Amino acid sequence: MKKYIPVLKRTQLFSGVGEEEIGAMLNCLQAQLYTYKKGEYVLRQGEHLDKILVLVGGKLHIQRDDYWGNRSIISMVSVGEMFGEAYVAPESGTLTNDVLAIEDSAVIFFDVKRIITVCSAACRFHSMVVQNLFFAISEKNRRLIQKLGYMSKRTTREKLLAYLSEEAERHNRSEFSIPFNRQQLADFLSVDRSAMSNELCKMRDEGLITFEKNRFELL
Amino acid sequence: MKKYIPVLKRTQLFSGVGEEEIGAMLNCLQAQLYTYKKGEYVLRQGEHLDKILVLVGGKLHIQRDDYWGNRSIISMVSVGEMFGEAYVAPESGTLTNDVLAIEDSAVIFFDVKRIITVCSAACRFHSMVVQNLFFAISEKNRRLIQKLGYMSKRTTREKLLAYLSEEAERHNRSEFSIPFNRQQLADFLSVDRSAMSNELCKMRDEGLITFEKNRFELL
DNA sequence: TCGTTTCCGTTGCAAATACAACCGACTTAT
DNA sequence: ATAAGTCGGTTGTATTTGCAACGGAAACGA
Repeated sequence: MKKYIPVLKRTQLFSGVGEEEIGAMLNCLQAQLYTYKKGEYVLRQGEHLDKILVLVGGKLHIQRDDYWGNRSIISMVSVGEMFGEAYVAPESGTLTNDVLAIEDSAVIFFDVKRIITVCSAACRFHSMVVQNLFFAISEKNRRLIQKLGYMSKRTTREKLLAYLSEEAERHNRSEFSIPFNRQQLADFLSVDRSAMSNELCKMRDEGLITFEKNRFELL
Repeated sequence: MKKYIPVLKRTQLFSGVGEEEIGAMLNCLQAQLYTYKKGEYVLRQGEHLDKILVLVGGKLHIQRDDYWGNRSIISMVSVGEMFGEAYVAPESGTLTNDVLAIEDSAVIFFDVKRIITVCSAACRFHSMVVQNLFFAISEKNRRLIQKLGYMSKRTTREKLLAYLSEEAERHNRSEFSIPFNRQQLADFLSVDRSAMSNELCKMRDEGLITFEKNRFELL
């Protein structure tokens, strides 16, 4: 476990905590290390989860098979990322996704109750971890709400306007760059790339926006 | 403030905490009560928020005006509900929504840092509140991810199948009731009601599902 | 410099969608 | 009992979308 402390130090969860403190905390938090061969499952649909997980080596897929057996890949987990934190509430029921190691991987499990039940003065940085965890989930929450705001629009044009409008606001100016190319933006908004490209050009011709590459301006 | 303690007792945040303890905690958490007349703003776009809010009287709308001035109502807040918890992370920037009182309303503000920085033994139930808050956000997170899963499907049929499939799984059987009528389900999935109704019937005719009112069965 | 790849705009077409309108079955209020 | 309202299914049409395919511009590497 110790060899992963440098990895943990760079994670959001342990941001601001030194390597020595992390080492001490691993005991206090009853962290458990598990390793998986490529192709093995880290978590399975139907299991119950009350741990928060951090990937410290390898790569994972979060995927789902529906009632009729159609598989879809929800997201990828890379080293240093935290996952499982959305499923630890007692009322959240069992997992609806599989988590699969697509490379040989190493995962550290943290007991949630241990984290949020602050212990004695023994680990001074514990409250920092509580804050990190809390802010991380809060921020994730905000991003999800924001994205739902775009996606709940019916047409491609409305989705684009919702997204671009918020980006402009976030940058505090009507001209800004976005972190996507066309295909990525289309995937993000769950629309077809060519249809979206088409719509962008129409909006430009109508004088709503201008753009060049990933740089946009609202008029 | 004291007169709202019975309301707070029934909230998710203070679940499991007695009225006396809540009273004691209000000081410890530096809770602040604000009241608003109908039509007044509780929060405005562009403000920064580092408090968690609980509505203890009245009714609020969370709404947004985009770059071109088009207003849309994101959601409604009813008495006892908590809001703002998605915006308190330091990196979350300023609010992109307005919060408007649509009735005369009362809101209690709680300082986040005060909540998650557990104080001395003075308030024994503090850690219970931390847990409640944590699980509430975690659960909200899960719901958002789940909904995004439905909404990211391209066609009405796929959205329906994704939703129904997960409901069946959640109930652990292929027959189950849903908490929506047709219009509500359409709104939830962001599709047109009549188109959805049409698609449901097609799916029934194709032998994928059967249903009656809000009771469905997957075949 | 040439070939390859990536990115993005464009087009045509089939499929899916939103929207409006209408109908019948049921429920609720008066 | 009648009227009004709600709910869900159906239909027709104009619009929007996804999809496949193509082509030009730019970036890249050999």
